[in-house]
Amino acid sequence: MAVFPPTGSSSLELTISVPGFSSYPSLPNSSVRGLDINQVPSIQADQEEWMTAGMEDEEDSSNGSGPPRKKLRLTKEQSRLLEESFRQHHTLNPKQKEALAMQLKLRPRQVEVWFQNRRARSKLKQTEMECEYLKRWFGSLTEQNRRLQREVEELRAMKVGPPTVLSPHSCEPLPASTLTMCPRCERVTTTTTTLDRDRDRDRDRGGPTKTNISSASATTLSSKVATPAL
DNA sequence: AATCTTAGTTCTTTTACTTCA
DNA sequence: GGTGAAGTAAAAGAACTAAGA
Repeated sequence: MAVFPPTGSSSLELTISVPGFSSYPSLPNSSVRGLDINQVPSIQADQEEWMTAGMEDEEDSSNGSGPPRKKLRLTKEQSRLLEESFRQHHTLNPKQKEALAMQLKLRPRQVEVWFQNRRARSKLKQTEMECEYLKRWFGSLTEQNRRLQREVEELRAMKVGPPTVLSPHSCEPLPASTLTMCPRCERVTTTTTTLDRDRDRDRDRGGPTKTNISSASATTLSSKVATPAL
């Protein structure tokens, strides 16, 4: 039986590379290639100028007819603070946005956009992880299916009486008639009598139904994906 | 109607790589 | 062969837009 990996954590803590790591402020009229990569630019001077430039196009970016939008790169420190804030809450209320913008010397709109993009990146990362997990799960199920088919072939080859199947509930032998092979899809299915069903239902009352299980699996998938250990 | 979020897109900057003198 | 400038494709991410709640 395919088993989900143990649910170690219920929340996804994603590690995204900090975008500010490789970012320097845009230096007007200068080539990046001309810079010594080991030389950290003077934050005070360069960034001040760059920051003001970033703040200046506030009016420009709002109307479509202005000059082409200028793009800024957030500094390491700004990115760090934004990440830190994002860890605490993934959305900001207007007050928080205002305060953070003030602290970072950015426009509230920029903070807002950063959070939007950050949420999107986070979601993308999660989707990728889920995809990876489902791929592994699919592989596991395929392998399991192969094994079971081999088993069926072996049983067929034996051409002996129907196998004795033990009930998972009572460990008692089940009637042979409860195991049938679907002629169309060649899958082994269990067909229990009404009497058996009633007995099992009474015994298992309170247990999860098939539907419950699958819906629970679906809803907790994202948390299970956090530990893909297939 | 205003505000916020998401999804999708545009566009600029950065980086890595290649070519050529 | 080593080196630096120039060109380019791809990646990253800031900013924008439209639609929906």
